Amino acid sequence: MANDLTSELPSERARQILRILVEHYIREGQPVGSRTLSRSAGLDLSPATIRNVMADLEDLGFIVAPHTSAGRIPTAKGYRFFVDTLVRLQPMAEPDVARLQHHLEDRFRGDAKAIASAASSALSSLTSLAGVVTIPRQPHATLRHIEFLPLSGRRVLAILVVNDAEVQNRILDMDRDYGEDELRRAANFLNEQFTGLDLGEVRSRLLANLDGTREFMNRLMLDSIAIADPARQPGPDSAGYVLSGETQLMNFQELSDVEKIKQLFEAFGQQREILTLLDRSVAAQGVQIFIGEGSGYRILDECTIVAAPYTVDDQIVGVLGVIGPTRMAYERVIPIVDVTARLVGSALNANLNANLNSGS
Amino acid sequence: MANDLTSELPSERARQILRILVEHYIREGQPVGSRTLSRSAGLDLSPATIRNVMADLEDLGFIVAPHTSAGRIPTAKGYRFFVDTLVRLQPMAEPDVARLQHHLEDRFRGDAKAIASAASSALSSLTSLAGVVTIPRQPHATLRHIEFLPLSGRRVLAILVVNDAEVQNRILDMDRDYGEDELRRAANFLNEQFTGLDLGEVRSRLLANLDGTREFMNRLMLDSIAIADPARQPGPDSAGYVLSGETQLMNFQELSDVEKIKQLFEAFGQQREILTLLDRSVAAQGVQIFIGEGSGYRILDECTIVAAPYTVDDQIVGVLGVIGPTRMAYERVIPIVDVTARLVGSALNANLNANLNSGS
DNA sequence: CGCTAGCAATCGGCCATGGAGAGTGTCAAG
DNA sequence: CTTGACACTCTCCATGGCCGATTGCTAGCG
Repeated sequence: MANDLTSELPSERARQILRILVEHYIREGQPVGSRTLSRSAGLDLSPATIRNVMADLEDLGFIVAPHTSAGRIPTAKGYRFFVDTLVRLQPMAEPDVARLQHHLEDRFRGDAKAIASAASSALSSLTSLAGVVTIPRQPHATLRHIEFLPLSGRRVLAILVVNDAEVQNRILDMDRDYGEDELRRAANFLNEQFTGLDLGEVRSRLLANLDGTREFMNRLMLDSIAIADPARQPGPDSAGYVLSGETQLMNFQELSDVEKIKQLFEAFGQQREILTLLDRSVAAQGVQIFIGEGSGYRILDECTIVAAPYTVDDQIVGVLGVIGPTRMAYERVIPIVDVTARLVGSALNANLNANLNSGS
Repeated sequence: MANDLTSELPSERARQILRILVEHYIREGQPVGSRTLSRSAGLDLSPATIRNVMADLEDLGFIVAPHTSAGRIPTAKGYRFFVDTLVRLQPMAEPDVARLQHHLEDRFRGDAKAIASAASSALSSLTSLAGVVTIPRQPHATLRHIEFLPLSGRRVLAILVVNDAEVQNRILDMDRDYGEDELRRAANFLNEQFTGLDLGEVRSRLLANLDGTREFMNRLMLDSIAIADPARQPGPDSAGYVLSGETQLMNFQELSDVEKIKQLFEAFGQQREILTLLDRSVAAQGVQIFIGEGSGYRILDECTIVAAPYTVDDQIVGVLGVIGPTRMAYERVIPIVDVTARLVGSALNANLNANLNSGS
């Protein structure tokens, strides 16, 4: 009894023809006919034979003919099968890897957002597609320093330094006036008691000590700690991800319709749909590929997202990848996304360790 | 002797015809013929007469015919004349003004960038064009608080609070190691001596005291003060302006070519050209209008920028406006930009005063 | 002298036509 | 199972005719 794969794709020959067809279509962008395939290297079959095989492939839903007298093009299912079992990946050239690594490590000077934009633009320029990188969330944010400054009208400016060099600040609306002394005492208390601890730890200790500490300061302290909570999104301006090279997408014929481009860009602006899509790739290790209609969003019907999570300390802290037309050079793109995810992870890791050393 | 204007446009009638033609073209987007104009309200002339006048207007370079059997459309010069002397501005409705004002004031909570994005998206939604607002530079940045934290490898994290609630931070590479005590002393020195002073003032005093203070700290202090220097651009991520509603531009027929859209968006990404263009409007008070070819950048040949500077304390701190196709509803857009500039200025002013009160 | 009606001329947009080219499916022969 | 041959289908493109819109010009009118 043959397994499911062979029952779906009867012959090795059919697989080979499908692979060559997809590769050809990705390169040329034109429907591929039987004659073209028969001339292709590796096959020694007449066009008529190939036509028979193509008819089978069409019955199985891997390819379609746009109209009677055109060649065939892959369907979403065809692409899916191609990237899952047929594609022959082309590893990145070693010098390119090294250059990318240096580029990322140079950019990273304490600010997690900086490395995200560096990675995003690197992805874009390497693939000629749009690059997207989510801002890494801090797996364990440790309190480094805290400071309160009074403002007018019961407002307090809280400045929080976490993980050595990440500065966050927010204005807190308080329920009563706080004097400068009070604020200084609160900051001193937090700095003396909690420097070097995880923020979650700080919060739970604050909650536990609710009676022990001066209760009236608790709201202030808890609010200020919450600023750097990885769960809540950072401010509305610094959004969930960094996008680069969107304009590259306008180079593709399949997206040359202004209306499509517009919807795509509006989706980029909304961010929501892209983020939920990227979230799906957090679940799985390694490179994930979302092809067109599978995404669930109409705007992305003709697009593919190649994404991979990146990790610090074996913990996933973000996702990066590229967005492009379904017809993209998968054999080049997949390794690029893969390598970039590893390099971003190790760059973040290196920095984390540097900080730990300095902290001691 | 008649003045230049009448010598250029002999008759009142010709002016009226030009105005109606431009208004009609802006409304409909189609070349306007003599027959259409003769039916238009306010004119009681036969098409033949109008044809004569139109021939004169064409000789003067205000209008052109795309081809023999089409009507006429305004040239850049025609638009120029229209907005300078013919347009009948349509003031914003009072309720809209009030709504805009509240919107802006609500958004402003110490962060100058927040009001810029609020104004930008408001401009975009009011005009259905792309809105652009430069980040206000601080006319007089006063030092509120400063803090140094040591990092690994001779690096120091400097945190600077200016103007009450504006937090800036940067990592400084130093030429030797600094101990935690040294850094604390430096921060204390700056906070005690210079809080409340203008940053420029701080710098000059530091330079003057170069012998008096511990010289070896000077580099650190000067560098940290320079962080908030309005002259240098803020970090590469937070760019010079906030752009909103770019996708609105894709709705216009004259920009329906993907290649044009792409170049336009790339120009937005580069920022440089847009910024130099906006800078020109800093010179003059009030609303400035850059029409197409006058801009000097080919990408903007078919675009118009309507811009106005906004002020705090009678000093220009930024520019805002909209970008759209040359064929835009000037009579509505110009008042909107004008009012928004005033409201942004007064919102910033209100906040400034609130801070001054709290500072005392 | 300015305005107007009429007229011929011009040009883009639209549509039907028709041929070339590319590719398919099928069928019978090897 | 493969292959060559053949009829068929469909897109693409160039052609050409027609319609409608608009113009410039000229002669006539007030």
